[in-house]
Amino acid sequence: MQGVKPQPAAVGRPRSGTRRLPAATAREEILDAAAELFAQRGYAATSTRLIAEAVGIRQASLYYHFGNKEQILAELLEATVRPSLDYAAELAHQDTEPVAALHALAMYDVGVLLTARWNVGILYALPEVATEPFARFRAERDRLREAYRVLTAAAAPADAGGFLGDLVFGLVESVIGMRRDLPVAPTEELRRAVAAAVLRIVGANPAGR
Amino acid sequence: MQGVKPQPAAVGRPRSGTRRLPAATAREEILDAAAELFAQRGYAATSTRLIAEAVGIRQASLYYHFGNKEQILAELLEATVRPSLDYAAELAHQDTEPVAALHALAMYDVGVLLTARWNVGILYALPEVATEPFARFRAERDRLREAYRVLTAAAAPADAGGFLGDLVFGLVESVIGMRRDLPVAPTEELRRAVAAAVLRIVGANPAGR
DNA sequence: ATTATCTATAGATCTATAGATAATGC
DNA sequence: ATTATCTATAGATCTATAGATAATGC
Repeated sequence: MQGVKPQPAAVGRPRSGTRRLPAATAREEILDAAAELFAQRGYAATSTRLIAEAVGIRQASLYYHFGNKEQILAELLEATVRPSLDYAAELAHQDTEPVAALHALAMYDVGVLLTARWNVGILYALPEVATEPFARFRAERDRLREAYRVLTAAAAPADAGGFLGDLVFGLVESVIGMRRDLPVAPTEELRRAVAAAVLRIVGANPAGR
Repeated sequence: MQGVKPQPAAVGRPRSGTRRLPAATAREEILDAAAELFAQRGYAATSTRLIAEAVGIRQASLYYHFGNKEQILAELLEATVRPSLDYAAELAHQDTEPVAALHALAMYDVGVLLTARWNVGILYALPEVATEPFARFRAERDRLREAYRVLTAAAAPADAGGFLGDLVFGLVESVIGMRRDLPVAPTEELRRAVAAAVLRIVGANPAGR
């Protein structure tokens, strides 16, 4: 009886399969299974039956927790971008010095992207995300991009075409592809490498280096 | 009769619709329609019926030109990565000085990605590309990545974790996302901005600057 | 005869809804 | 009574194959 998470009382008809994540709610289990499958196989290529099988329930039972398949992806997307967006807001509120803030945001963002249980950043690039049900996510990601732009503009001595902020944003998110394509990326070194590259791109002399 | 491309004689049963690209072969028309739709809506979400409609033929007629849907995507992917791969081979063969070669390759690669008729670079990130029918494309893209690594290693005075080549590759390919998310990217300025950022990332002093 | 299309369709999905059922809670 | 599942299924796809047909080529 020690160390074991208290099982929530099993209200409702029992499942056909065994639980995917015994300590989690059904909702969390569905999101976890969907994250794995969407990131691996894509949204359109992942059927609701496949998600349900991974959870250990029947396909129709998904609809007790989510109105449709799109809602599952929308929730995953929003949950993934929000921590970095919140962190950017915090930095702005603290009035941190631009170069330091840019470095900190890159470190944080890369850390989130690399250590998430599944490589959910891949979902950002799914073509389906351009459609209406994901407008809210796109707006939040746009706000994060804007935070990178503002910090970059404040930190960079010069910016030829005005692309520097977007290039920094692109460099940070490129770790998503590295995590997918490269066998094992050691998180800590990669975080540092990206943050250092960001500072070199903006051409700012990092204070203590 | 002047300036008009000679229409190929219309062998075979006539089409139900009008031609998409009157000057092209049926194969090219199919590839063009598929590129547009795959990049916009994804591979799994694009039905063969939709491609056929865009071409102006019936769904089953696609199978006269391609064995299956996967072959269409495979051909698009390979045709997109090959020019940059060839250019990298040319640079290596010419024994161009590393910093200049890296700059030239980035300029070329970004140009290809930004000026292709459709934003086919998006297809690289489709989850379906991880499956077997696209192994050849993945191998070719890996060779391009390797070219960036080799040039970066030769050009960079220092490379902490050994990630610099991959970061450069990621930065170059990040223009794919910019082309999708940002309204109108002026190609020439963006090419220059990326190539300049690449040189700053590797920390090499560009000769004439 | 050859070519490039067409029509028709088999067989396999896939999403979402309707309504039944097997638990716990009170 | 409430909750969380289950079974069953409607209706809409979707891919790929079989065989017919309408052109040109010889």
